[in-house]
Amino acid sequence: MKELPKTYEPNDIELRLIDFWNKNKFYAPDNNSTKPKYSIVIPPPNVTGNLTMGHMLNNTIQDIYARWKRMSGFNTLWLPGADHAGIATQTVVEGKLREEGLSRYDLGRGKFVEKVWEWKDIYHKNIVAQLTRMGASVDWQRERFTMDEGLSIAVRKVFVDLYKKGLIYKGKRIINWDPEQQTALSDEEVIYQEMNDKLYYVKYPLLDDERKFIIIATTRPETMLGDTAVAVNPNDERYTGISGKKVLLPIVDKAIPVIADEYVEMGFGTGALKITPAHDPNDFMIGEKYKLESVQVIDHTGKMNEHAGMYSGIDRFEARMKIVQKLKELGLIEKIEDYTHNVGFSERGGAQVEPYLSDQWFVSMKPLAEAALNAVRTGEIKFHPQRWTKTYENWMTNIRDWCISRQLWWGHQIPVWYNKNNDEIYCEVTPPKDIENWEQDPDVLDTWFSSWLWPFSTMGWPENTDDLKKYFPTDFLSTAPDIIFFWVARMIMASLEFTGKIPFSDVYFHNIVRDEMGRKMSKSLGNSPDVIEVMNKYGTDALRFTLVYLAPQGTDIYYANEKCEIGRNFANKLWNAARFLLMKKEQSRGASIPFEQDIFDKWIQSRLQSTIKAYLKALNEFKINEASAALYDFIWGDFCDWYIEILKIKANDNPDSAEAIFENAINIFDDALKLLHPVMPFITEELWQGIKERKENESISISNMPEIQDTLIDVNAEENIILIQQLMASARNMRAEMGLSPSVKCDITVNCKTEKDAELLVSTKNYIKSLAKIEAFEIETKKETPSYKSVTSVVGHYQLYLKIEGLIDVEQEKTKLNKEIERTEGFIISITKKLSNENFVSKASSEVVENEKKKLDDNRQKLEKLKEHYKLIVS
RNA sequence: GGGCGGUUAGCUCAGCUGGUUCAGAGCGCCUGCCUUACAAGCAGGAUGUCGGGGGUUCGAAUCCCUCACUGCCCACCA
Repeated sequence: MKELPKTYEPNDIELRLIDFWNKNKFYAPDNNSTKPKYSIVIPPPNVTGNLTMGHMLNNTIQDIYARWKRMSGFNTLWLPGADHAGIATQTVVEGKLREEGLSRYDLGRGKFVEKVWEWKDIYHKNIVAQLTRMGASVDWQRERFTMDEGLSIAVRKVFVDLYKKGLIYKGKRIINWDPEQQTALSDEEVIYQEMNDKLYYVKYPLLDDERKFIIIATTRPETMLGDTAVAVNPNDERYTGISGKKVLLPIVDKAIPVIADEYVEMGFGTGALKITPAHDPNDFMIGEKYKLESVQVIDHTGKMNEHAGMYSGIDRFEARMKIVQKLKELGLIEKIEDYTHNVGFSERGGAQVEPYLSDQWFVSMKPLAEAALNAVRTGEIKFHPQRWTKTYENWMTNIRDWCISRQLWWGHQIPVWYNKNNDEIYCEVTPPKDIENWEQDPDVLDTWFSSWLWPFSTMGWPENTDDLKKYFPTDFLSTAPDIIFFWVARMIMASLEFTGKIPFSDVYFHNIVRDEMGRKMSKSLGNSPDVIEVMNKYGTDALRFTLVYLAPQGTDIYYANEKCEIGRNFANKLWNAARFLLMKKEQSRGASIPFEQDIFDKWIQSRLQSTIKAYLKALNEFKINEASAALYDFIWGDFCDWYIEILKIKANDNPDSAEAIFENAINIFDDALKLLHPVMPFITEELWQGIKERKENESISISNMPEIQDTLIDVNAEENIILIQQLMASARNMRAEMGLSPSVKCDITVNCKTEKDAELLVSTKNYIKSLAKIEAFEIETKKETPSYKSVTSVVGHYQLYLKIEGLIDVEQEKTKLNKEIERTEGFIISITKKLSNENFVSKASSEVVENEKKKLDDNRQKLEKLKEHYKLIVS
């Protein structure tokens, strides 16, 4: 048995236990086990990342489920890992190089990638340390990284497969281009932000009459150098007869056609639209339709290119200013208006995204989407909270092709080789044999193209491994809602396509953690507290408990460090309760004559069972805050506040049974610790080791979760104890109102309605006397008021009288009684009304009606007693 | 423009498969306590027309409609 120090020091405990758990490999599942399996998909964090509060919450949730299931008889796999985070990692490493005055081109592709691997190792250690520190019960032996050999084979296999099915294609499209990172991005990697900009009205002279103009409104005058048409709506009377004519593109001095297409919104700007197929997705569409030429004027670095004439080599935003200046000089600016619109930025790099015409690889998503949509619609995969299914459906039914090629070096290079001598294309998992005749596509794949295989690639797919057979499909995914499209939807599509199975059955979308100003906590904003610091200050258990306690399903959490006091205080409470029980047991060693179970013992057992029930229900419904609240209320509200206080008295009254009494309490506490262990793994392990003798390699984390024992549920005891608690609260309240010092004992008489009511009090008399500091405690069934001067209150079938020495403040007492009388009268009136309402009596269930009648009866009696007492005081 | 949430005590939020265990918890506040673990504690207390309006119902914080404010996601008409 371990000694429990007087004060609770979480840090020492945590470091020691991490070591203990690791050494014993408690969290490696057993492949030979016949127990049912439970497997969890971890959202692999970016290797570059520090854990944010969001990760902390997510990993805590996963750990709760892992530990809970493990203790409930499941062979549990929680497989950790990280993803290579293509853009993010490459950006970081390039930044480091820049500090040394180097660029990736100075190193060359091979050396650069080597360098990234070095950095990856450093970051990776950090992630492992953080996950370990927060107590994640993952199986480190199975750790995976998206660029591991096995996972890379899976990526190539999937690419080749889709390519051969015709679902991967290469094409010239307008994509989102990041001019800083110089790579294509998928639609999901672009974030739109509202910007205050200008809307420029530019005059385009008609070719056959240069005194006449078409005025065009644009936010991006620099792209006009690439205009190849002007479009108007055919129904627009302002432009009747103008379609088919030509206008002279200013500055470039090129004749371009005016076309008519219904796509043009008549209400916007001037109703005339410039068409720049190379720099706008919609213009591109129109360009295709009318077979217009595409003129690219901005290059891959965001600078104007050779087609921009005198502006060539100038940055796009600078060129805008210069072109506007030039147009002004030419008298071709009609006006400039302020204009607010949404502009896209790179999710990772932050650069303003350029719609850019380029050759990229795409996945046709429509064919993959249908099965994935059905899996969720039929409930085979369940989302929690459920409303996310709607978001999912919306996206899936409007899904667009996925641009998967990235012009980066860090990532899975596309498994496509081009023959140097002819047009032949080779696409296989392994490189061509005569490699010297081939050149591999230089692009790498979007990181999500490896992440979407995560649930099965980490288990060894495409090999049909034992792990895959045993643990796939998985059971549970907990993730942030903001990656539902990036990741969740794509995993479902990939899994169904390549394994024919769903990847997981339950998806929990956890809360977004925000700071107190309501901003999402993120690395880029730097507003997430350092989780390690918080753990050091409050304890990991405190942080874990606080997060889930504050996290009702489907809401956001407004987090501030001080809130961790909830968890810390709770941990402290636990610690002291354990210490106290142990101390008392030690003190009373040998006094182990069996004791009689009284109503309080039955009550606490029953409360424990109700708590287990509520806890399991909550976890099964993914209401983690309710699960943790159930434990908090039981341990603090029932066990510590009431049961331990009762035990003190009981042990005093039964000195020969004292050890047995505390032994019994420790057994209950033992169960409570097990229930709490998934949420607060460290302190529960430490106390569990401390309260009883354990074997060397015994751990609460692999012990058995208590099961519900229906025979121990005692509704009657629970109801009666509530009454006694109310009665005591009422007695204490009267004491306080009368200004009695807590050290002074008082006399109380209780009038009971029935003999049965009286029996309850008689059986618990000692406890009540002691806890409410009562000297003379009379329990009567007579209807008379006591002979002494008193104040009174009514609880259920009990009327309490507190004896008053000396004078009472008659006026104050009258006011109080009057208030209570009025309230009771009002209540009686409302029930009477209800009961005399024929509709109520006939339509409400008989149970409800009976209940109301009983209430009416009770309150009439109460009123009578109150009035009686009032008379007494006044006289 | 389309979709999804939120609005309950000073603050952060539970409750929302309709009926005094429905008006709650924690923090904060007030009063009194170092009472045989815990002052990170104990006992007691105050505080709310459950966003506004309308409806369904015998009965609504809970269901429906509507308005207001607020947050998020998707689309991106230059």
